Amino acid sequence: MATEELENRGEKRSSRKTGSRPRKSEGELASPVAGSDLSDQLSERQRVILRIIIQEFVTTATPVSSEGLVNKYRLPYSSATVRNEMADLERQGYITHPHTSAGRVPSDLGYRYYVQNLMQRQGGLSTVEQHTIQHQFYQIHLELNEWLRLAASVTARTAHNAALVSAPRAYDSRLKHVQLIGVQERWALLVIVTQDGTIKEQMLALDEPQTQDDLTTVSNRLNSLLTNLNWKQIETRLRDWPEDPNKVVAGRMMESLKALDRAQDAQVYRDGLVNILNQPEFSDIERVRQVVQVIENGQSITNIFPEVLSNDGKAVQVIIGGDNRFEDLRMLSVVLGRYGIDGQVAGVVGIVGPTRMEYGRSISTVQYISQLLSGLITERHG
Amino acid sequence: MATEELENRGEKRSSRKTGSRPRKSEGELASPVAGSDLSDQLSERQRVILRIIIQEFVTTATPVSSEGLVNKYRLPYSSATVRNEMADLERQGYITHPHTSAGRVPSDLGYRYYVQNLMQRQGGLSTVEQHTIQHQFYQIHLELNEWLRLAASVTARTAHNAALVSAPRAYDSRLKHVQLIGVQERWALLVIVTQDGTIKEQMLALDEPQTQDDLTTVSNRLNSLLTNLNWKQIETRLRDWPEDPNKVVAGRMMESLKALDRAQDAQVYRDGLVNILNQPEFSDIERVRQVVQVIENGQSITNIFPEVLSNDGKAVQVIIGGDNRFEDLRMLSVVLGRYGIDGQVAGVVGIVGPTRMEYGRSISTVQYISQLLSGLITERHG
DNA sequence: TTTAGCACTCAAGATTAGAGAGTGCTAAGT
DNA sequence: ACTTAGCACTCTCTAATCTTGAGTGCTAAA
Repeated sequence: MATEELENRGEKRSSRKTGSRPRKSEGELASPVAGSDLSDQLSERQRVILRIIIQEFVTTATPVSSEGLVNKYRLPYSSATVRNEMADLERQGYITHPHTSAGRVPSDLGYRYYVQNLMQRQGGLSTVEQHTIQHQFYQIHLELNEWLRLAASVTARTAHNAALVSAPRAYDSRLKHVQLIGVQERWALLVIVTQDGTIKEQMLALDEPQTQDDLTTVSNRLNSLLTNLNWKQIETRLRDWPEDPNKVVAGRMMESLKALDRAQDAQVYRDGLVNILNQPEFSDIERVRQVVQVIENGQSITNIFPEVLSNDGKAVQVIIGGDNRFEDLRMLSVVLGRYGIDGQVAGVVGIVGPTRMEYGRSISTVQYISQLLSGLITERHG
Repeated sequence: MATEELENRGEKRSSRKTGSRPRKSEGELASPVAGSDLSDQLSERQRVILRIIIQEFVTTATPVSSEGLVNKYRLPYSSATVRNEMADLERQGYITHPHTSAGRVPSDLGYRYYVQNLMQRQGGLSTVEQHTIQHQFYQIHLELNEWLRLAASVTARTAHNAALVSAPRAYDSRLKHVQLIGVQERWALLVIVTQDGTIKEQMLALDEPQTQDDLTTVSNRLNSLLTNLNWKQIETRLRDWPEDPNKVVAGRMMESLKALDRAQDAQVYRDGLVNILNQPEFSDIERVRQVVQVIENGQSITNIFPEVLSNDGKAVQVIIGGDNRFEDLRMLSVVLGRYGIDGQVAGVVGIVGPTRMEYGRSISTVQYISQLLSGLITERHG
């Protein structure tokens, strides 16, 4: 239950008594008298305090103090009261203490609670921003990879963090067109276009020299035989491919189709790494190295993609501090959203940043961009 | 004259009297008595000392001391002598002093001299390494972008630095094949394959619904009319394109062809950013930020590409500390090499790292990888 | 021309002191 | 029972001071 999945944010707010009770986690030490934690539920005031602690910390990046809060937010109770509440919140694991005389800092659990229950619709994109973004997309002439590159760049800029965008992938890809193009006497380029507009190229070694006309003939035959079939169907058809000399082509084609699935995985557009290096938590080189590692090779994050894609109905998924599942994401949070056309194609838009992140804005950004991409793709192939 | 261009390294060693005389540059302060620099030429001993200072500094990353050198390299003269020579080298701008009681550090000028004159063939790749690398390429099934991705990754790993590889670009690109593929009633995908194997996709809005057969007919006509022509020729032909309804297609096609040139620019594969973050000079966050900036958006470096591509005969180009031309490359060095087929296609392989870099190894790596890529590409289309 | 010797410089690390921020707790007030 | 004023206590952060040692530059002798 570590992963937040939001459908309609800020509404459900889990009724007082039934809400799943957050447990202490992390290495935080609760009060010495462990048995003394009676309150397992947050009072309204505690929720208010937790919320502003988080908002404050997210913007200032400095531990927040009781008195600071009272002054800045003109709270109707004293700093001592706030201190008491803070102590309680800490006992329950929502916030921590860097050291005795420091203010409070949200824990991962705190952020999770915030994202699930506390975050009102804030950090949303203004209509001006939305228009600006939209405009950029419509300036590009309907080029899938340009869109994706732009999406990564815009997402990063808008959310002030690093962004990842995966190319859309068909659930059940069907062949749209095959073309063999001779590039040299004994080499041909096999170009495969799938229903979702993905293009895959593959070089083929030919057993014997063939003219472009020969190749075109083969292409045509392949097309009439295989168009609109999915991989499975193509595989069966190709098995029974009559002419022996072309068996090679058929085999290679199958290879390509499979490779296409794999390659698609790897196709991820990244941008905005610099943004997260500007965050004060990355004044430590060791962390920078880790982050760059994580984002550059990107394994740990792309591993989550299938999960996001199969997450029916859940628009956005937030993974905070790696959710105890991903070691290398420990100090990072990831906001992932799906875009595409239901039942046809789907890709992922993601934001990566420190756990101290503007979750509201990140989520809004992911939502907006994925919605935008979905629109563009729908327009392109209904 | 800031840029080294090497053809046959380690040989020319510029005869004593005629070699172009390096001038003091940078903000380095020479001896207080500015007029007192008599020797404008390095003695053999000074060259030896300069060389080992650089080699030593490159491996240890710590300022090298006179006595340290004498001990470690069993030099046949005392540390005092070395100190004198060092003072002279510093007067001429080849090395510097972080502060009074520190050892010497090579200046950019020093590195340049080293690369031009001092560096013997060292840091070359062992045959084992070469085989390992080659093997990896031949495991990939002739997929251009996979090759390039791999090239970036291997280059980075081999040179222990960040790597860039640009996609090969034809000098005079000729059309190999065009195909219109209907993806929706009023939308078609235009796929363009050029002689060098590059593929470009572009969506087209159709004025009226057309069947795949219609589209194929147009494709065929385009092919028979335009195949093997270059952009210029295509442009003229298209201008006179007879059928009016297809004028749109023709126009869009031209747009695509032009876009292809631009897009090609942007297509750069990067890898190994982490490697350079591991270098001790990047313990300072500010620098890290700059480097990530430079490599992520990559403008400053890709701007140099055309220069490399047009560099006839010069195999490898080394830019040290930005060569006073590129502000954001000040603490970085870049080693760039060209690959491709003479007069047909060409791309760039590059290495980026701190100025304190194993130039020998970087150069060897760039040479080997570009030679390898050239081979692969030649094989693919003669 | 080389080198031993030595004074001089400066970064880096250790130590100390002081200030300030913020907490936790207690006891009084409501 | 909750709230709050008050205060002791803790711990970081900064500045100041000192010490150490590495490494140079220069001088004078070989």
